Amino acid sequence: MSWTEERVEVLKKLWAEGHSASQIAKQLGGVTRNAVIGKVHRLGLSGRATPSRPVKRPPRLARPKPRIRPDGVSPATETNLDETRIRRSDQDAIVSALQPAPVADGEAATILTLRDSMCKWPIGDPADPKFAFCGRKSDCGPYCSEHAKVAFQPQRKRDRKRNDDEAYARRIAG
DNA sequence: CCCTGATTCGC
DNA sequence: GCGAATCAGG
Repeated sequence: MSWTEERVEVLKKLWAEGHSASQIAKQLGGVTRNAVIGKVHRLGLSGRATPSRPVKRPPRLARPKPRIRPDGVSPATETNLDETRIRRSDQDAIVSALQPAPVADGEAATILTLRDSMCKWPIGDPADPKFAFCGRKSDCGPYCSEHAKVAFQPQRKRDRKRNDDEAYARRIAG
């Protein structure tokens, strides 16, 4: 999306009305709040009033520049792809753990709406357009309390009594 | 954690 | 000119 004359007008208007950069970005669509802020500065209309922020920062020095490489591989992602890959046997375990799980109740998050504080339990086939995440409030970890139970099944002796399992589930559930 | 604007600089 | 990454702060 480019800064057409209309879009700039909308930007000016909303900015003058006191909307935040992210609000303006959302309304315009196709731009991030960074883009909006950048444009605001280029238009020379930064700092409307003083939102109670004296902010005198010593001039920022040259950015250390850990930018992503031209090949598109982020430095952090570059190594240890092996650790991310799921082995076949683990897949089977995950799939079986998944069986009782996909709670279809209420809200599921998409990759776009999933927040850090939301349960990241996958629901459905990742290849499916309808693939989603559980999305309920996560409970200390990446999952909601319900999914945490099945996600973090410990290794245990097969011939233990069910009582032990229930005690364990109660303990990790808080 | 969520958010805000400000700045730098590779593109 | 553009905007992601980063910073500094609420």
